[in-house]
Amino acid sequence: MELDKYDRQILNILQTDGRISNQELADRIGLSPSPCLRRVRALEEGGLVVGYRALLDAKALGLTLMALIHISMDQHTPERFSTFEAAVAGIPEVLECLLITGQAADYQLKVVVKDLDAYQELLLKRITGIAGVSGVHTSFVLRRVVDKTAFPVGEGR
Amino acid sequence: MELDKYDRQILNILQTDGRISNQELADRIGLSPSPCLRRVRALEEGGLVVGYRALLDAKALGLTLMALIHISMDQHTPERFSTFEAAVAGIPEVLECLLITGQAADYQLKVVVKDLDAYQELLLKRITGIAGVSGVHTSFVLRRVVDKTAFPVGEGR
DNA sequence: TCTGAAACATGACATAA
DNA sequence: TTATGTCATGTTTCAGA
Repeated sequence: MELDKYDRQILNILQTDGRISNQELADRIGLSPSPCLRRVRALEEGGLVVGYRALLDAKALGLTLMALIHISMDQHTPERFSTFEAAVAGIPEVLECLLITGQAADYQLKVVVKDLDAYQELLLKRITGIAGVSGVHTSFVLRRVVDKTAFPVGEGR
Repeated sequence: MELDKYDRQILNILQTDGRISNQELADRIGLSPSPCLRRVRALEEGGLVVGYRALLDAKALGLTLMALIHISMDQHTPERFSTFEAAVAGIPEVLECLLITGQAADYQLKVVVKDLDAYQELLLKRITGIAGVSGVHTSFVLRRVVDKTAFPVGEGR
């Protein structure tokens, strides 16, 4: 899919303000509303725009503890992996699960909980018990220096 | 800030569909539009809702490589940290920068780039050169098993 | 690009818990 | 008193010309 200057501007603006009205969006990119909306629809249907989300403040929700959990598996079989993946996908506190290389670990999870007690309970009751999990190492997040959802989209301007 | 049943429903729906109309939102939580909109505004002004974002598809944008970069600093002085943080905050490819404990590293960066060449260039030209960076270790992301922006907004807390 | 119908946002106000 | 529902008004969306 080819993106021109307008498409890139649209994507950059929507990554910043997902609730902007089509009229204002059209104004800001210097196009009239109709073609602007057509482009937005095309970007959505083309799969470039996956969806629109409200972002919440973790602290305001009482979720003050974020941790990275590095997990290694005993065997590298498809069954082990799919069991593990299905299990973590069902845990609301797990925001991210990445299959990674370059470390002792196989997976990195990112989790949020309200405090250390909740963390311990999550780890012991929901994670270490998953079949195949052999090693677990936790890093606590002291501060989120950068936390963006916006991917870099070319020149757009 | 106290959240009742309606507030939690609103947050959960907005975390899934950030562009839902107020009328449909009101329908889905079983309230009429006015009080529903008042609650949304209160949640926004109370800082619970940080903003609304369109989420894009990294692959569709040609950003096929995601990596975690673990970084250790030579000295743990405030100057080192603020220099580093200001530098990474200005790099569009850096989606996340976490100050962490529990590892050899001090920071974990999450970056997206189009390929290995772009990765190498990012690392050598923009990251290893920052004052104070003494150790760098890269983990490549093979697959994103779970990737959510939604925090758990549960019943009891 | 323009236009008009339908859907929507939003505030005033009356009302019920 | 606090939160809700109803209604009226202006705005936005969006398809067809």
